[in-house]
Amino acid sequence: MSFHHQEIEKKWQNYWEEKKTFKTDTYSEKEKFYALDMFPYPSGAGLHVGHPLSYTATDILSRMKRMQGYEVLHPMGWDSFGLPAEQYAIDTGNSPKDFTLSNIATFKRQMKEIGFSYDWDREISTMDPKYYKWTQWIFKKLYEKGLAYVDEVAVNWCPALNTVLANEEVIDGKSERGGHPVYRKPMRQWVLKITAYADRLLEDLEELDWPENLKDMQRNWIGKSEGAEVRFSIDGHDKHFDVFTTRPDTLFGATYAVFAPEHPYVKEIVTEAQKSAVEDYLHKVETKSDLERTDLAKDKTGVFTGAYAINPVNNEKMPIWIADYVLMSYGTGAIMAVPGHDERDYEFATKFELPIVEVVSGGDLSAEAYVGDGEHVNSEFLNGLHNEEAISKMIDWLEKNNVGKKQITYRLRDWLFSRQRYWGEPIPIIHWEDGTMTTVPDEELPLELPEMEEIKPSGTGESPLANSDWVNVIDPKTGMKGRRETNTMPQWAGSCWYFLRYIDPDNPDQLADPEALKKWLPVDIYIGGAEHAVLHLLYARFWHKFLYDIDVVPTKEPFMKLFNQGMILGEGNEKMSKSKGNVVNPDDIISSHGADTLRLYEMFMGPLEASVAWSTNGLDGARRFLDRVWRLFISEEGALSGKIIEEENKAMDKVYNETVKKVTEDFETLQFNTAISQMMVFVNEGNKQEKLPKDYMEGFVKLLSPVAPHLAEELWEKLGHEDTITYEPWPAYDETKLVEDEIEIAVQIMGKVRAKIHAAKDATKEDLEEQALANEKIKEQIEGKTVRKVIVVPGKLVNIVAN
RNA sequence: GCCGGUGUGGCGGAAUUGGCAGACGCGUGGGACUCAAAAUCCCAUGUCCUUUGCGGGACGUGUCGGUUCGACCCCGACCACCGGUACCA
Repeated sequence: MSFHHQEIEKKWQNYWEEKKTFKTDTYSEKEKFYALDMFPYPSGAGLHVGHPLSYTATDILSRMKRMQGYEVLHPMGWDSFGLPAEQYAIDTGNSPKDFTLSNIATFKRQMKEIGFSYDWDREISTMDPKYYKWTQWIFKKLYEKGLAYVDEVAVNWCPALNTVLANEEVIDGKSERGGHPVYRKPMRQWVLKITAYADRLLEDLEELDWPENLKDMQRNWIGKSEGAEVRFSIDGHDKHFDVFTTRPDTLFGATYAVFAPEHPYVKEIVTEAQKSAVEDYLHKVETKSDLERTDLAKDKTGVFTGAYAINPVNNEKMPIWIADYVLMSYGTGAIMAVPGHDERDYEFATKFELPIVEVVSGGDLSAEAYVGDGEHVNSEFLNGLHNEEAISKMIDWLEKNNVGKKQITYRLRDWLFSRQRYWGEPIPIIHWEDGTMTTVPDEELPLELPEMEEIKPSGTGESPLANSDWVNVIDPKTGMKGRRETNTMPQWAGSCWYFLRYIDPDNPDQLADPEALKKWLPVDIYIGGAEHAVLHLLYARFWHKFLYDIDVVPTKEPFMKLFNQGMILGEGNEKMSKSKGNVVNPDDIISSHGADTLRLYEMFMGPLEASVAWSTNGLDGARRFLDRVWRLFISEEGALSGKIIEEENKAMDKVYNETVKKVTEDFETLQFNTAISQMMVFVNEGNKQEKLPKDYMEGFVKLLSPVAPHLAEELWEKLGHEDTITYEPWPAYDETKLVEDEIEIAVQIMGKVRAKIHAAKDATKEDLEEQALANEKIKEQIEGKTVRKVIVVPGKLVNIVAN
């Protein structure tokens, strides 16, 4: 007989809900454990089988920690602002709010049906004004501290759609919807000064228990590089420009300079003779999208301005060129070109027949640029030095002569924070008719989104909010007219701090009680997809550091330990997608196999970080295991099995204690697949036994309960308990039961196993050697050979070197 | 191109970090139970060679080489796939 999952699961889900089993006591005396999931965007498609992968992992940890005596915070919420709802509203005329609310209801029902142990009293939603009040409050603080500013930034403007598009909505320079052309257009935008935190974001990565590859991605994104800024004067002009270089040691090899096409000096320095050539080139570059520009990059292009810079180190004249391989957005938008020792400059110089000078020996400049280390030549006071010394000597020289200095540059740019959208947090700013700008006073927060009859693009590039009366304000004191900011915040905003609000979700007076934050931060384990490795995690760290600086949060970093789960692929090893028709719906699995099976299977598929294809056979196997567990405990008649008795059975000692040890350790380190396989080993052994000690069987149910909580609760009840298993103490193991008195020792000859001998667990080296050499098989094998050496690893093996 | 990761049976994956490769699950084959089937239980299952049989042997962790008594594990070179990034001066 097998168990009725539909009945059992409903029963315990109702029990948990009624008794509020998973309610967290914010101010508990117990030690805390904060297990966080990346909250989902509630799409119309409902939960995907990928969601329960990480959610089950954190749920298992949460359930184990509760049993280990921790106060566990394990919350869930909704990243509920977002593009699809707005697009849906534009397409159908329906409200994005109602649409999102109904999606949330579906997600929540599905999560409850999987049996996640969330404290639903802490549910939050980024679109809830009670929540975004504090998102707006944080923005105001950033603004007050000078970290939010307005700038002209080029955006993707699509005239045919009358709107601004996000990068992911632009494909090959055309709009994703309709395939209309998209242009770069500068618009007034809000920007957050994340670059002010670049160094701290980089340095503090060191202390985090995150996967190394993910830290690397953040390091690369921040892209710190050390070098020097060098000042060049322009021949015949009372002007100078700075360049950034990581190789100031090669300054003697700089034979020309290059400006980005957008560099402000270009129009001023260009000579009459070169004017039309330069204008042609600028025009050519302007009409190209970013994508075409990178395509173009395979072949370098550029044009001479006619002007010359003076190399400060040797007063040589260097022609100034314009080329789009120099980016206005990095460094100073101008470079000194050292074709002998930079691949890009080499390629450019070769194409336009500019001089190439060797200043570091070791390469063959007739073939390629040499970027390696070597003795400097043709460099006066640097001659004979290697790169490192030459760099610092040159920086000294630059500083002494007042033409440059040591400089650090980052790849990281400030964060474009405004979206021309309706469905997002309004930015709490008012622009007054006298040209001033103020923030919305705290007592007027939250500044709520107006209900709108119809959401459609304004046509001016502003958000649909510009169509509403909501934008117009009059100062009640002065009568001055003003206009509200029509830009809204990006989806990232709400997710930058949601884990703080879970700690104190209903607080009307502050973001969260500082005492509570002190208890619960940092998050102990945060699991989510690798797609958020850079942006979400970097933005959240930035806000957290800012909140730390203004004394709102007590820790420098939000997430101590982070883990990226893998992806679940379709049965054909392809990404699941509607168009391929290989999407597995969790609802179907819950109904056919049960939530416990779904949880068990997803955890058993492979390591949490791996991407593995869904397998219906594997799913059946998971269910089969749970059935075997059931039959081990429950007789045909539905009563507790007669084999389970209050008596010892020495034959179970080892496997039980091993199982407790391995499951406990593996859960802790997120190796759920091997923990489950150990539980299978226990059940296989149990099936061979006539007597099953009740202690052990209860311990096993506890070990299983985080993975298959419904089944475990049911078995726990059948074992004669009235209360939930949730807070029963986690089993302990007895180290002494793990070792057997007599163990098997492998005997190798030249590293190959030839025989096995039995020996006492603490047999000495000499004993083992003697026993091994006395073995019949071994005697045969070494017959006629000389034993050169015998290596003995006590408790493991004996290796005989003989030839 | 650069950075990071991975590579083990028919499949998903184990292997205490240098010590018996293939745990556990799936699949497959055989058997038991059954009138029969499903379910369940038991046995076998890396490849090749050898033996009537018991058994025995060789090879084997992407490829080639190295270190070591001993290598999936360490070192060097290469190949393939996955992720990130894109002229970052």
